[in-house]
Amino acid sequence: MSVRHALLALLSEGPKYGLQLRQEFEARTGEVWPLNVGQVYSTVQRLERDGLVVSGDGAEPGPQKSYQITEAGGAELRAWLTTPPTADVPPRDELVIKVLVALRVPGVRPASILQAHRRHLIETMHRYARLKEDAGPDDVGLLLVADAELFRLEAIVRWLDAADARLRHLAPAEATEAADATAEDTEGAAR
Amino acid sequence: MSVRHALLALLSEGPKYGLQLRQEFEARTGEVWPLNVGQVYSTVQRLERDGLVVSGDGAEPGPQKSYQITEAGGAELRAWLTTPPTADVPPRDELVIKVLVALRVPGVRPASILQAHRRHLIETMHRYARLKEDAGPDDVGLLLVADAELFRLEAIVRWLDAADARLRHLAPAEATEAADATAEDTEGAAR
DNA sequence: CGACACATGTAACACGTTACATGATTTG
DNA sequence: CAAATCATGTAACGTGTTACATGTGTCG
Repeated sequence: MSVRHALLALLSEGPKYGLQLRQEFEARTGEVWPLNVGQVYSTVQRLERDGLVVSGDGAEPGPQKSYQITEAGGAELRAWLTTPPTADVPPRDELVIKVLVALRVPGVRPASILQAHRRHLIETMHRYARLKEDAGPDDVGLLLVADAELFRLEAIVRWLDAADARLRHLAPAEATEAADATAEDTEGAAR
Repeated sequence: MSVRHALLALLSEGPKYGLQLRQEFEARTGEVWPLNVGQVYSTVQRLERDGLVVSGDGAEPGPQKSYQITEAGGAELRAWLTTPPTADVPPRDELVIKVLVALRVPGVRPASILQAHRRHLIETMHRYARLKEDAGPDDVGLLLVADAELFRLEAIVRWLDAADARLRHLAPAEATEAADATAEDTEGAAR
């Protein structure tokens, strides 16, 4: 539901039209999270259906169709902003699922999975570190998004190492070499 | 695509039927990630359509309809297990979007958002810490899932603190009190 | 038999993606 | 005018959720 409410937030600053919503969303997030236009249109349609938004009904000149937030929309927005998500069921993590099911898939060594993913994660972290260096200190959107991604990836690497230890403890015969260059690569992620 | 491939992995150990797939998936993940049955049936239907699975065509006695992995399915599974996801576009993070759009929503202080979510995250982390304590040392699924969730939540807390610092640096007038009890609460997440 | 659990399936919806179709406006 | 760009929209599909319908087996 993030896009739905994000559009609501953008509309709370004033009336906007479809493509404009996309542009501003991508600008806010440092062009890291693209938003496809089709989703913008279907989402504002649902917002209008739910009474959180009203549309200037195409009577204006020009092809643009501007949308405006309603009082109910403002209330919904404020509730979303201040209420933490109900963490009753955490999102399924694809990598965790991979490792868990791999434990009993014939002919697959979990250690090789850990290692391959670890390498890839470190590479991606370097990409975002570079992205931060190339960004101006005023580009808050990009900096915050890159921070979030770096922290997230770092957490996954830490989990990989913890999982490697756990699995090694279970089956000492299948020792791995995934948890080696931990210190200098995962320290100082977002400085 | 995690469920699709997870079911493929379960079938690689031998033929299974619908409800059995759900049971085993939930058992593997320590009952933390429920899987609704309807999704199991539609997913295996797509798997069969794509030739990754074949079904004993209901000719067996009893109501159960067993599915079996094909060679193509095995190849697809091995590829999924060893190939890291294409991280071309990272997943949109709802909390990051919240903070970014809140910066320009009239009448909303970003600091209050950070604080509310931080409290909630710490609580949730304590829940998973307790879950780990109550688990036997042999319940690898539950331990690994709880580890992953703890690392993930810890990363979000760290991001909140980094974002708080960034925002304070931007607008020193709107100082916050979100980044206080950092040390003793976020250290030692998964030990 | 009737009640209950087991098992399979479908319908409707939300959200997301890709691709295509169609106007309107600008500009060479 | 013609082409490119802006702008809106729809179709088809995948994934996920909730809810409902239906059949089958067992057991009191």
